[in-house]
Amino acid sequence: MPSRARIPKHFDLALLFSALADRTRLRLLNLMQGREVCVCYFVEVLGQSQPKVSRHLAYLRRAGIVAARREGKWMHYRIVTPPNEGADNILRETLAALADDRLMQADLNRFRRACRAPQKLPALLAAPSPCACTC
Amino acid sequence: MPSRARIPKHFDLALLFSALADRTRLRLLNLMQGREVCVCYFVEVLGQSQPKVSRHLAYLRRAGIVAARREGKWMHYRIVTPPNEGADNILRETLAALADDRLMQADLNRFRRACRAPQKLPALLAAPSPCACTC
DNA sequence: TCAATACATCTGCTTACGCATATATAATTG
DNA sequence: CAATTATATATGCGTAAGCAGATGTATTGA
Repeated sequence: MPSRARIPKHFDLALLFSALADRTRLRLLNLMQGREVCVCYFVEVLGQSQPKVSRHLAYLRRAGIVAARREGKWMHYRIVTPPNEGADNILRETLAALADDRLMQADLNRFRRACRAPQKLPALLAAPSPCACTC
Repeated sequence: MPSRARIPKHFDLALLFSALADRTRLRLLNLMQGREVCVCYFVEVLGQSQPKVSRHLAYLRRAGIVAARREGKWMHYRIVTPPNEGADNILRETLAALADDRLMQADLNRFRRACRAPQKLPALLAAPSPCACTC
């Protein structure tokens, strides 16, 4: 990973908004609110294909909104704070708005259910402690 | 296909972000902060073609972010408040972030200069009181 | 080896742009 | 006053670029 020097004063807001301008990516971000989430859980909760989820996560990562951490076979994603204050505020308001959305709340319910009973979902059987989640 | 009985407060955040995910549109929005602006001023200040500016304004209008008012031959655009509280907060933070951007500040300087001396810009000679601006 | 994830590639769709033209209003002219 | 012209803005159209979806394959680690 190239030690990306921190973006100085200029932050491409249009790029940030491009990253946010997709319902799937908003759902991913919503699930990451306050916790780190494993890709396999995204796939399970959203019911989307793994490549699709992976590409959207890569998109968010390129936009500097999320970061990834490897743990063996699994990749865990989490939200990171943008270096730019304005972008940080926008992201914070966005996450707050998502929390008010019914569909997003439904996603969270499915996520919590999966966390509580991973043994019911074959794809999650081997995953490490479901996630570093607080569910 | 959830036939959800009522989602009155639902607002398509992805659509809002799509509208914001373009540098030209962000520049247009920035110029409209606190005032109504005539299309001819956008063209002059941004140095972009009139059809291009017009299209981006139409995009913002379809997204419910701006509204237009006709005054004779001229069209004035202004920012409107989204009906959704979350969207409103996001838009507010976005405008605040734009105000901190150097390029955006340069645009505003050019705009104020044009407002003070429209006689120097042929395209603005006949325009109605430059704009309902406070420059 | 297997399994989770990343990546390459193809197709279809959406969008932005430039160019030309259409529309709407105002001003001018006969 | 009707008709023409001029001006400001909007829109159709063709092209190019980029993203989404699907599928197959490569890489990585237990």
